Amino acid sequence: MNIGQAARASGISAKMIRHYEATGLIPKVARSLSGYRHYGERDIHTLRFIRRARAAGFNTAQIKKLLSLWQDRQRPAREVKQLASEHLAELKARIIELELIAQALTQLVDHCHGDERQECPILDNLARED
Amino acid sequence: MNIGQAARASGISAKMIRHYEATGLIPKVARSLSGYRHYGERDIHTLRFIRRARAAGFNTAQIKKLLSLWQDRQRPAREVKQLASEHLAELKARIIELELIAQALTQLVDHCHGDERQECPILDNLARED
DNA sequence: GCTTGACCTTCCAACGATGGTAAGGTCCAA
DNA sequence: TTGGACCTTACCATCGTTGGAAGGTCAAGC
Repeated sequence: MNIGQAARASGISAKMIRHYEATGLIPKVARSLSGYRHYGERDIHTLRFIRRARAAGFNTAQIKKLLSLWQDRQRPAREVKQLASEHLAELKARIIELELIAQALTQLVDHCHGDERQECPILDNLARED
Repeated sequence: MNIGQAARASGISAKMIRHYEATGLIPKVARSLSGYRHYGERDIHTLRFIRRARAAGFNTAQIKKLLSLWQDRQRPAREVKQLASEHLAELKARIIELELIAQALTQLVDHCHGDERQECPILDNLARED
């Protein structure tokens, strides 16, 4: 499998596959005589793992840990759970932060009549003098 | 007022004030003979406006529009409301996206016993074969 | 054999917002 | 005059991803 096929099979762009290799998230794969990268089923499996972890919001460093935990048969579930829990806590904190912003903004938007007049609570609030 | 004082008064770092000037978000301010930037009350007011807009999650392009709407006495509230509504819609979409991720992750974390055993639904899910 | 087009390679740059650091000039008070 | 706080510009880094440029490879069709 060339990198294009691996990209289609894994859902990760060829660009990113090269990037993951360059940054050490995945090992360097075998090459053909002309330098083309070759991928096997195991590589695709790993790439899919990465795609799902990214979709779950894990960053590269976390994915690196997840990968090594995945490949370590001896790992205790505890470690994985802790990593995921930390990520989940960050996610929840982020959600709350965004919700607070959205709440305040909703308030302002609701109070803005939004017609041709010039008075606007949204701008007034951003420009307030306190 | 020098840039340091302006930074303290506005809550925006000197670094970012220079950056905003370089990228055209704020106009170039007057300089002393030796090249020091000088800020007046109006400038501080503008910087505070920007800080609040950033805190509300608006990006630079949106803030640029907000600033020009703020400075245009003739602007209809409609335009401001539309801009804010679009941003709010993006915020809400983002929140939902994160909530879906958090929900799925919570599910997995809850089902992982997290002890010394090796079986782990979290890794199993990321590595699933479908 | 040659052309064409799809594919691959590496390298370099950009996004957006912010932080850091380095090398140097300025201001003010002791 | 010296020291320290402040300012200047310029460059590099982050994070994940995308884009482009310049060039090599492969396979099919003529």
